[in-house]
Amino acid sequence: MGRPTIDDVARAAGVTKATVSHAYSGKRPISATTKARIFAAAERLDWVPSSRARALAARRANAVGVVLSRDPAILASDAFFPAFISGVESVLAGHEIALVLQMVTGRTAEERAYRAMASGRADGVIVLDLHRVDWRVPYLRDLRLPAVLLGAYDAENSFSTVRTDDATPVRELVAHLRALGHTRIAHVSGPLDYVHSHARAAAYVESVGGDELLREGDFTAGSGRALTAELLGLPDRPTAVLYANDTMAIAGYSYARSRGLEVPADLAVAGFDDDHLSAHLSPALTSVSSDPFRRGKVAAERLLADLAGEPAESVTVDCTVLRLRASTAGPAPEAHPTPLEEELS
Amino acid sequence: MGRPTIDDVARAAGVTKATVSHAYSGKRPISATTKARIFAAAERLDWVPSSRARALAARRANAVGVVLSRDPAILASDAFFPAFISGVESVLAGHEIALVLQMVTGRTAEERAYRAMASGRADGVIVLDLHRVDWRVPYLRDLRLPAVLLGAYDAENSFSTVRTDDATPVRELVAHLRALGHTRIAHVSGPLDYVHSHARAAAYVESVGGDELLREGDFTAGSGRALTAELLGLPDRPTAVLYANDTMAIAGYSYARSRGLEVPADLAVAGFDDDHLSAHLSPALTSVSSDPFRRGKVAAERLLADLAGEPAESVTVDCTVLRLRASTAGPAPEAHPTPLEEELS
DNA sequence: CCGGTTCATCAAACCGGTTTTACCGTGAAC
DNA sequence: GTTCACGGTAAAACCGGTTTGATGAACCGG
Repeated sequence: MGRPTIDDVARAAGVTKATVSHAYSGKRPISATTKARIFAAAERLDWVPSSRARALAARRANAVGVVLSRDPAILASDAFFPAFISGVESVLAGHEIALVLQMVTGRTAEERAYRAMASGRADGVIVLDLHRVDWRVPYLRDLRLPAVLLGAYDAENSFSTVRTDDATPVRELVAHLRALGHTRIAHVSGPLDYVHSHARAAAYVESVGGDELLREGDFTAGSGRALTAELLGLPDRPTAVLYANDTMAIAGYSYARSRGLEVPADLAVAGFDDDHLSAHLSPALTSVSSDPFRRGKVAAERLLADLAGEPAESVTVDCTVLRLRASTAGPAPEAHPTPLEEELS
Repeated sequence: MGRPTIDDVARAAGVTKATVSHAYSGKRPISATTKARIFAAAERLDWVPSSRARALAARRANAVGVVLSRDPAILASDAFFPAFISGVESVLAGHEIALVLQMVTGRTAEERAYRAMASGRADGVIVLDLHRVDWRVPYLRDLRLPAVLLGAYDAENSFSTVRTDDATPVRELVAHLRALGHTRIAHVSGPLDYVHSHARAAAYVESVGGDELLREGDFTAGSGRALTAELLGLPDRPTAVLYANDTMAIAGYSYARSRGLEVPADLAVAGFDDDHLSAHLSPALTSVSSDPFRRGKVAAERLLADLAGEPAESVTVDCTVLRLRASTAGPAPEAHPTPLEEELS
């Protein structure tokens, strides 16, 4: 025998299923005595309404979706994602709304995933890792799938957006390093077609007045290492490097040390995202904590508001905190330190 | 106008919706010409079958669930979870099956979450963080919800299980430390009611021949720090500590260093789970990598097999690799080193 | 040439809820 | 004393698919 249905409950309570439905939804008044009978019957039968049937009839899945197109390998070393999801869930939990997650690789798979969401798996989605020109924005519009975009999206669009000010912490970081005497400050960015990478890089370029020491990485330890090697090989090498995430920063400073440089004495290093281990490294890594939990929370709240019919809105979450730690402490090294080549050869 | 339905497609192709359904499912033969007409019509109308209706009619959600009862704060610093989920998704993606995630705190919320899954949100679930006596096992049985348990569960049960051998790496680690001359080897475990924590602790106790230096932590940095302090305060303090995860290990070794101890010269330290940053610390942290991606993959495959009607089965994933790094290198310090108190006072 | 298959399709039932419409009884209003 | 409003419940339509039973046409051996 399968699970009890609403009909079983109705029969047990001596009413029709419409009455049972109304007793729970409250969309029609039901007398207290009938209600009590119904609830008692439901309790006795251990009835749980079928979320499938409910979804079909009510035309809502009571679920929101997240489609991740990151490479699993990157995801695994990502400080942002779990905390972000926690934030999202912290809001959804209270509304009996589920989170549907889909990880994909490749544009076709991603399109398929969004169509699946639109086909009724989810009532709306949260879009991460926005590109500066993102095909998903028009695509989701065409699908008529409610969405909240994470990150400022300049092009015209009608979606709610949750922005974060990535520029200010970068500027502060540059100012901090300047104050310590650094003049050659480099930046290893994330892929520049991401809005957040681009925003950070743009703030950096604006702060230091040029892109001579800007290198485009891809958030992996490998790229952090390679680009650090490249920067340190320059004739007039930087004395400080800002990385777009902690993974690259740590790979970079690991490399620098393997080349005999001291951090921060010979090279100041700062990361981004404040991985939970960063404070425990030695020297502890200066980083920018961006409270992904809170951003997830706000994004979820915003999406629920959209779904409730409120007009789309762009909210800015002020959540970045500069964590100045030992990796950027102390004065800058001499302007022209011993060329690295000598140590290496 | 809403999205097109199967009826629209049927009308456009001049057949009934049953024919459309059969054309796609193949459960009844449909002539090639009719099929072509149907597919063309569907294409033209841009029809995507409603997953809600499909779920109701076919009595399956095409989704599997994961209910996480971890505290968000712990999740955020958890190396295991994202990689595990990636592994799960790597299997699901190919089957058009979604993952529904629910994070809860508290027993009631967790029960509610599982009932929601059983009510049709998911066809089966993967159960993480198994307790030695876990209420979820009988609960899920009562709900008749297919499940795969992650971790050996001794009590009788009819669920598929994905086991990992946690004992061997612990034994190897102890042997390694012994070989280096360590005789006072401590262990900071996870909560001992978890099967994996308990398995590790049991292997430790068996290897060292006692639980004098066993301390029960809770996987947080705070407990790692506190228990390390306690251990180092012992009259005959340990010269090596095994932690049940990297977070505690790093917190512990951070603390030891703040007390003037060198790692590994004065204290050897090993972790568990091999966080992606552990290799980059200095000294790099010895840890046990347990390939969560692969375990996720196997768990998902096992669950799909269960759902396909195959009999439940217990599989063991051999995936632990000992990563010996600098934090356990070199000979053990003197048997009775300078008491810590002198340095501290 | 006929009864029995097989193939292709249609019509209808079904999945388990929600929502709309209709109906009945009762108390208030006139 | 009829009328009207309204609270409470039943009946039925609906959501958009899947699945089953029935039907007609083509096929086939005897």
